[in-house]
Amino acid sequence: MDKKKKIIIADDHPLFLYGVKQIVEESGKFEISGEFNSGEDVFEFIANTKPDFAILDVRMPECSGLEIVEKISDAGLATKAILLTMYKNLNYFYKAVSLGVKGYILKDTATQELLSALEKISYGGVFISEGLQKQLKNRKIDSHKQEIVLLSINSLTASERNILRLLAEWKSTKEIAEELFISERTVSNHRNHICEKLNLKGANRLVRFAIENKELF
Amino acid sequence: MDKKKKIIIADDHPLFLYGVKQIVEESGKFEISGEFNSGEDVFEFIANTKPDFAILDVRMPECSGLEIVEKISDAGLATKAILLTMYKNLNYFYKAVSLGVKGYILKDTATQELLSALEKISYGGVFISEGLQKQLKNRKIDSHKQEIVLLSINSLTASERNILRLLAEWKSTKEIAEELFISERTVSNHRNHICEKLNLKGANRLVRFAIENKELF
DNA sequence: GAATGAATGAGTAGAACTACTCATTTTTTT
DNA sequence: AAAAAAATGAGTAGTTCTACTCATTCATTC
Repeated sequence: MDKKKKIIIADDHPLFLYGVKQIVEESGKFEISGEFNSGEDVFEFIANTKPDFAILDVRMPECSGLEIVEKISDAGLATKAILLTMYKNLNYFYKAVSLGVKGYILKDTATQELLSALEKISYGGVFISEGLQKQLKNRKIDSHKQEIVLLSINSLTASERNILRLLAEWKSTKEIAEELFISERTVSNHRNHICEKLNLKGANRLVRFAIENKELF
Repeated sequence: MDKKKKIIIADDHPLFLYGVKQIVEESGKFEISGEFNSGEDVFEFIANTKPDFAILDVRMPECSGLEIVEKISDAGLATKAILLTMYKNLNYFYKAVSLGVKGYILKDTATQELLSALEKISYGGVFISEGLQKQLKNRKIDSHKQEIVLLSINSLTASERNILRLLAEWKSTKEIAEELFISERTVSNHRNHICEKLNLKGANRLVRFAIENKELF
C-alpha cells in the first residue's frame, strides 16, 4: 500500500470538521495534517507543508475557500483542492472549476461521497457531487449564460466590487454613498454598470445577486 | 452508572450528522436511537419512541427544527429538544425559548459544547451557546424589542404569513398577486400590515426580514 | 344581532431603485 | 503622448415599494 496522503481541512463548523476528519481517518488511507476553523492562515500552511489535498468550506470567516483555491492556483502548488458547500449555487461551482478545483461536494449529499472523491482525484480525476450534476443537467440551457456571468464578474472594477460587497449587507444607495463619501448618483451609476455587466434586470435583482453570491467577489 | 439515554438526531447535512453522532456515542453515556436527513417523519418517531433528547437542525427540508419542537411541545412529550443552528439570528432563539427548548447551540462553536449541553440538560438545566450569550449581552437594549417582534409574528394572519413566505423567495408584489390570484393592491396592503405589526421601516426591510427569518413563520 | 377581525380592494404621496443617456476628471495602458 | 478604462457626477422617465387613509365583504366571536 502507498504511503498515507496528507490532507488539511478548513471549516468554521467544528462538528462538521469533526465529521470530515472521522470519515477520512477511518478509511486508513489518509492522514489529517492540519485543521482550521477559519480561512485564516490556511494558505500559508498549505504553502509551507504542501499537503496532497485541501478540503475547504466555501463560506468561512476571514478567507473563503474560493479565495484560498485562487491563491493555491496562483502559487502553482500541487495541492488538490476539494470544495465543500451548503449551497447549490452554480456560480460558485463555475468559479471553482475555473480555478482548477478537483472536487466539488454538496454538504447535503456527502459522507461516502467524500471518500469516493478523494479516491477518484488521487488517480487524476475530478469529482462533482451527484446533486450538482443533476442541477447542471437541468440547467443545460442556462449553463452558458451562467459561465458568462462568471466571466463578467471578473470584469468588475474595484469600486464596483466594493459596492456589491456593501449591497450584500443590505445597504441602500444612500447608505453606501455616505459610507464611501461619494455622491448617491455615483453609487447609482455604479449599480447600473454592474447590472449591465452581469445582465441583471428588474427590481431587487442586484441586491439579490449580491446576497446570493457574496463569496464570488 | 445510569442506563444510556436515548437520543435522536435530525440534520440534512450527513457529514454534520456523522460528527454529532460520533461525539455523542464516544462519550458512552448516550445511545443514538434514530437519525434523520430531513424534518420528515421526525415528530412521528419521537411520539412513538419517546427518546430522552432530540438534537435538531433549525433549517431542514420538509419540516424545520422549530416546527418539530412546536409539535413536541403541543403534544406534551417529555423529550428534551436541543436546537443546532448556523445562524446567530436572535429571533430564532427567542422563538425556540418560547417553545420550551432546553438547548440552543451554534454550529460554529459546538463540539464539546454539545456534551456539556446534554450533561447540563440531563440534570434539569438549560444550555445556551456561549457565542449566543455574548450576542444576547451586546444587544441587551434591543432584546425587549426582539421579543416583541416574536410576539408580533404570532399575530400575523394566514394570508400575511403566506405573503411573507413568497417574499422570502424574492418574489415581487406583482408576482405574488399573480400567484395568489389577488390584486396587487391587496398584496401591497398585506405588506403594509405586516410592516406595521413587525415594526419594520424603510426600503427593503420587509424582504430582508422575510429572507432572514424564513423558519419563523 | 352587533362587534371584531380578516381579506379584499383603492387613492395618493413620496422614497428608492431601474434604465437609459451624457459629461468631466483621473488613472492605466499602450 | 495618445487612447482606453475607471471613477465621478448629473438628467430624466418609469417601476416598485413604503406609508399613510379609507371602504366593502365575509366570518367569527360575544
